[in-house]
Amino acid sequence: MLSSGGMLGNRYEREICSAARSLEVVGERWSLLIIRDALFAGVSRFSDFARRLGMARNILAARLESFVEAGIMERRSSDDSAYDQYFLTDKGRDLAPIIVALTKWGDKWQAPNGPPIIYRHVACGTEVEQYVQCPRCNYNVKPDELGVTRGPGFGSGPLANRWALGRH
Amino acid sequence: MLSSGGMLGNRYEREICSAARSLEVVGERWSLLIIRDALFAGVSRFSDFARRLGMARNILAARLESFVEAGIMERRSSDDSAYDQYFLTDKGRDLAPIIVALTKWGDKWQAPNGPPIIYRHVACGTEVEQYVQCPRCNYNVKPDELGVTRGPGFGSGPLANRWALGRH
DNA sequence: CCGATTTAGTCGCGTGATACAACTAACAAA
DNA sequence: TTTGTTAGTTGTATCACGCGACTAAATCGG
Repeated sequence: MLSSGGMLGNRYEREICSAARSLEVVGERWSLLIIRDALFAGVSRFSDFARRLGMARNILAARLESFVEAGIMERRSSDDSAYDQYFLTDKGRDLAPIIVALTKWGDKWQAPNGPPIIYRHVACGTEVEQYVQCPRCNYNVKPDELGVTRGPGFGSGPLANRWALGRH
Repeated sequence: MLSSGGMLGNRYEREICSAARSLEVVGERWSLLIIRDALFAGVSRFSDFARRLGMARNILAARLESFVEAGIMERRSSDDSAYDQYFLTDKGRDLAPIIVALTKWGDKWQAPNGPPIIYRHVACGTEVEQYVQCPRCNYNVKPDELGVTRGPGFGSGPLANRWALGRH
């Protein structure tokens, strides 16, 4: 039973990749929608999440517990109620660009009637944009202008030669 | 059997949200890692995906088929081989910002030894950044400076009043 | 040309993840 | 005090996934 080779659940143990690390935290079903509601609809209580999302309550309980354990939410008791509430931490709020990126792609490719929800800069009300930028060229990099190299966290284990990339 | 109420599989039918639409296409286990390998490691063949990711071959076959059906990949026969290859379409390549966003979050919060993989502007080799921007203020918007309003695709069905938001 | 290996899957089975309904205990409202 | 709400937990059914075995065609080595 000392497996560690199993590919089950939410882990991607072979992957040397921060995207995989992120998906281990927020890649399961419902996870990013819970965080979306916390970030942009101000939802913080168990039954509000359950009602808005229409999801199973046991699964919601499991997700929220894993979020607290991962440090992207914290469970606090509010002043005016005996019931606890779930609030995003800084680490959790930092997931916003992921939700924006998912939304922008869905708006562009899966929304025939136009965007259902528009993300705006609260200070001025303008619709926001999202870019991958090259700070040197001051240029918005398109998908096929992106490449990869190894970084310091790459290591040198047996899995490290699966990426065919230079060191720049 | 005309259910339509079931919350199973990869659908989020109640959600009026482009992020949910995107997750219906690429939200299942392995999906975004397959696309990452296609985008940044140049993988295009069935067994190469399976080998690199260490995932079950029947699941991989199901994912690739759904990608072709969704229009984010196309299956083509190459000149020099009798085996087909899977290539991303423009729609599929446009998923790059999602992978970059996941990577940046993982780099910041889940990579104690530093980023394992660095995304660069191929033309100059500089590491790219990703921002949510307000084009009016010329300002990089932080997560808690983001708000939402309804867009033209919001509709007015019975689910449309679950968002507490103005029309700007 | 022929045997060995690789490719691109499919099939069947077991297990884990999810959905759903029912139940509970504490709290709140009337 | 009765009624309803909240925040779960538990049990069961179903679905998704992991895994090994199998296959047919293609390719490689000699």
